[in-house]
Amino acid sequence: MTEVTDRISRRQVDKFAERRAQLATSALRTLSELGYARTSLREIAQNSDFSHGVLHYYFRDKVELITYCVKLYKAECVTRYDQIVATARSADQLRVDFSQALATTCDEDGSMHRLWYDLRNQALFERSFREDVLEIDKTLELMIWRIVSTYADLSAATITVSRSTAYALFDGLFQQALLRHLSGEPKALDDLREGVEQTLPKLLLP
Amino acid sequence: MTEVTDRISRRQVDKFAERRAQLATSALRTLSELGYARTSLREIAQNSDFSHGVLHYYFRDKVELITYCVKLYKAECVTRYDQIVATARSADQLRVDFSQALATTCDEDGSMHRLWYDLRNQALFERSFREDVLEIDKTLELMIWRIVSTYADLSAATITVSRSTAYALFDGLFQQALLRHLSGEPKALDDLREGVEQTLPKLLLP
DNA sequence: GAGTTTCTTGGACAACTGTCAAGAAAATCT
DNA sequence: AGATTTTCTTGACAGTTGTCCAAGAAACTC
Repeated sequence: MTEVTDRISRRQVDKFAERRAQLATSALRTLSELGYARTSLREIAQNSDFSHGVLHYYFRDKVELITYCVKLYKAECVTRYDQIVATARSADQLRVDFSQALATTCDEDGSMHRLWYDLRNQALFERSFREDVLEIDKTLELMIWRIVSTYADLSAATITVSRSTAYALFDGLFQQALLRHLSGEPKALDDLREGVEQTLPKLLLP
Repeated sequence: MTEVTDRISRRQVDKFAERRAQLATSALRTLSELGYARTSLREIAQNSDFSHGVLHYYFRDKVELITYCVKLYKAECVTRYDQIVATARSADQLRVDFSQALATTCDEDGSMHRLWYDLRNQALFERSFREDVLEIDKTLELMIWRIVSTYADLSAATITVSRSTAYALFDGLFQQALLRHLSGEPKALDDLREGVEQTLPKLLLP
């Protein structure tokens, strides 16, 4: 709230924010590779085009950097699944598209998501992360809820679980698949698809 | 001669193993308090009755210590829920007991479980943790499966999801409840109970 | 009780951490 | 152009980390 925001309020807000985002992107890359526990500011700087000192020019401390990274990650994650909702024509198609999208995400963006789980876990220990983590979690919960609601509409049925329960169920499926997939289990993605496709109809009134 | 030396060596082995367990228990206490990222060997030793140097007498390095702790934790966690299965008289009773047990665990042993999730997450980054984590995960999966199977038997119905899916669903519910409960959300435990009681019947054939 | 093995301590080490400040470099302004 | 502000580098700091080791304490054997 002191020097950093002062610099922001001066003039080249865009450039400042742009560099922040650039540094945060490098940080995200490094974080997703090494995890929270083993990522240092020097390691982050080394994987960027700048020296380690510059991080404290754009971020007050390590916590602010990590928090900013988490929020940047959120922006990437939010609008990803809404296209599935938009293009769904039938309940079955939505069901298959959704399970396929989760499997693809697990496969292609696995290391970004293990970072998300890592940071969410840090929130279990460090209070300073909780607010942002809960906010992102809520965003993901709403995203899942849009899927489930649309599925219920297309099925002309009513939902029998709460928003948070629906999110927790699919999150559990995804997290387990991620661990198994990263561990090299070949069936991990197939099991994820099958689990999702089996679970989704069960959330509706029979 | 062989009997004597056997007895001696066995006694030494027992004592050695006993101290290992003792140190690991201290380590678990510290780990569950601080989390993997912020727990150092000196911190562990300080919360025990020994100096920091002794840890390298009983454990080769930090990884072996953590791995041993994880396995010790597993031993505590395995047989906890089997009593519910043993004493269940009706499907409804099992359902309520199970959801209540999860809520109680979340409330009373929350910090031990956040450590479990922390270590499981480390396995997403560090290969050396994976084998043990997957082994513990399998044990928990079987525990959940015993609950679900018994519930199906008492309901005289068949299960419609796989073992791993059933585990993933309840694990997701528990993990979300843990985050919310530690964040001070009053409804977290109630929502957990409700979510579990709603989910369990859905796993059976309608 | 002497001798041997087992256990424990506390200190030393090198590497690493987040943080900061002084100044070089670059960009901007007058 | 020079002056001034913004950006970035470099090196230093104090603290912490995992690891190792010599030396002493304790337990045990004979």
